[in-house]
Amino acid sequence: MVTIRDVAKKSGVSVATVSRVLNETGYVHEDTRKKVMAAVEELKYSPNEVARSLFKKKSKLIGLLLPDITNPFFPQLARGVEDEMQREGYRLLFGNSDENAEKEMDYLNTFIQNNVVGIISATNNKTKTNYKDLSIPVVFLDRTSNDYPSVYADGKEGGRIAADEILKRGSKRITLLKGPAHIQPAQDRFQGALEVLSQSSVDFHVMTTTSFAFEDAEKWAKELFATYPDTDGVLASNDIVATAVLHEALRLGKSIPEDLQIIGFDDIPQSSLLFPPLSTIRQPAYEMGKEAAQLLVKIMNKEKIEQQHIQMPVTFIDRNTTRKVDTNG
Amino acid sequence: MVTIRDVAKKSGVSVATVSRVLNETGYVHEDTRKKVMAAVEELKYSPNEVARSLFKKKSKLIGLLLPDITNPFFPQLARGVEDEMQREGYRLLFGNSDENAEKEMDYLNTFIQNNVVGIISATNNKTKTNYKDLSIPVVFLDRTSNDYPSVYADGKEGGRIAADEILKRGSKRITLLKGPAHIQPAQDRFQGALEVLSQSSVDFHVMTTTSFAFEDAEKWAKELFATYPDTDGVLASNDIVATAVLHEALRLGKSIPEDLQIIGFDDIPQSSLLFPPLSTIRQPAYEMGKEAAQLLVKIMNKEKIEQQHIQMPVTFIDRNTTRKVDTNG
DNA sequence: AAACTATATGTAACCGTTTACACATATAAA
DNA sequence: TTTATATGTGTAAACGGTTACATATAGTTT
Repeated sequence: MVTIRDVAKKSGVSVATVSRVLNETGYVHEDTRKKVMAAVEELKYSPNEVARSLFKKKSKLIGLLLPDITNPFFPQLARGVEDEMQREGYRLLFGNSDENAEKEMDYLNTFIQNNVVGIISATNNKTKTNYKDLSIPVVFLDRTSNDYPSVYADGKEGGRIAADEILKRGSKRITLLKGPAHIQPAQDRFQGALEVLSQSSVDFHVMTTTSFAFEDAEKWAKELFATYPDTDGVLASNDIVATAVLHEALRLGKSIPEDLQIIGFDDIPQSSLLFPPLSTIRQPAYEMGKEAAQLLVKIMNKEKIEQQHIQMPVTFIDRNTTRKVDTNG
Repeated sequence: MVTIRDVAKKSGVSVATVSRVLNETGYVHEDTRKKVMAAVEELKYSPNEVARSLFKKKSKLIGLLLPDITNPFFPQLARGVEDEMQREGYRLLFGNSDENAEKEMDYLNTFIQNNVVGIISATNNKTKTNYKDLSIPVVFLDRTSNDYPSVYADGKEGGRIAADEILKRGSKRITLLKGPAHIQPAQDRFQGALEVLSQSSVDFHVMTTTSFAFEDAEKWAKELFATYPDTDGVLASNDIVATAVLHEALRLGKSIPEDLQIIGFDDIPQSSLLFPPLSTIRQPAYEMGKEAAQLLVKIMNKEKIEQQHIQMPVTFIDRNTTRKVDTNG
């Protein structure tokens, strides 16, 4: 390994001077700068980030904690974060928490132990873990918080829109799927939809689901049609659940969207590829990741923050699990 | 920040002793061990990995480089790697290369600068980047290599199986999609399929595609049916391309699998959710990630390696874009 | 009793950086 | 000419751990 001392020796100056040219701090004569740079080139020296991090008590690392990268909503988020952080010269320490408090704490600890300078967390686990005594900035992603900066989509509005749209398109016996209780965004969506539905004159049922895994979703889909066979509209808590409902409905021979309308939530990439393509409420996942990264960078740079909480807009994506509505009507 | 010195002071011993109890090295009296542990508890001390890493010249970090986490094949791989590494006490430094040599080198550099102890790389970029003068173990994932340990699926066999199955099911005018030239696994699949097809008595065309992005795939799908309108069987280079072909075929009013059979490659999670569900050649992505992690850990521990190159089996997933074949026939 | 060995602990050097401080020279202001 | 200021560079002390080495005591062998 080639160290700063090797560079110093080769260029005939002290390590302090080498450090100064590398970091562009303090005075250094143009001639020495050139000598040093030449030595750097020749030896292919690049500074040891670990040593740097130890002294400065800060690294170029940021911690990214997701529930599960395997859930199709998260790769987009992650990519948004990564692209932005990469642009800013930061690298990602990455972990999946599975919404498990112990795993979460574990990762948080190792983030700290590795001197990360900031954390982006998209977890929602029930026993709310302690982010309090973290001495570094945290921004929550896909999750609201009063105490911390956060970036999230307007779930409540999304719920309202979904309910509005399905109502506008004529569903009369709606089943509203309520996602896992500890996932705040799922509850927001539910509340928004509930608000609209309860002010309308249509019948509706609420059914609670407790995970977003596709296998579980399939079971609930079966249960849904067993319990409420005359449902003609489903507001799903996310696209995965919507997909399961869609499949089960097709299996039962229902015509979609004629017999049954379905609206999902998230607009994960595969939703447009389903048959029929899924109507859904879109969250701008990539942009959310990017936004979170930008917010964190600003906080780390101690810039003035106008908005601690960034709420991203949500849009209805009108595909084929909902009927067309007469725009003149 | 609480340091080892604070613990030493509180427990009335030297830092060396504290270090010894923490690392369970050297002799330490049971009574002092207890005193130290009590102080550790009380101060909530946990060692600074950066300092440790600096002295030992090795961290508990490993670098994971993927082409693009947003491509649905990779989250599974990543999760397999993560689960296994987490189990072994390693953390992941993560980056997307976009198959771009510069980005790749960039990440590789920062991996090294951060003292990672091993690297798992799933990149395939054309200007083969230099992994030679890396002083730490590398394992390639989803990529073959003579010089480095690697874990990959048997692409050639996969290609053969796909061709066999589509032939067995009666396609007579087959279009074989050849994936990007620099992606070795895609070439292997192509070669395998080509081998079988060229020994058969059916007509076939080869069409070259140059990326795996869905938007591009849609264009090729259109081009495919424009150029070879009577194609009755498509062997796609992966499930994304297969999905695009499927969509275009449906749009053109073809019945699937009656008019056209399609076989994909990878078995990404959404393939089973398409309509009709996609027949494909499955790569065990999660297991591949796991396997790669295990291999890397073994190498890092300098254990005897029986197999430098782990070829994972590939299986035909018989869903609904292929016809049923009479098992008695 | 002398010589070993095992157990237990502390001192200080080291890992590769950054930076406070000291020192030297050149230039400008008095 | 003296004094102040800007420029340029080096020495050495950190940062928070680990570990080689020294030292001390207790128990075992001869």
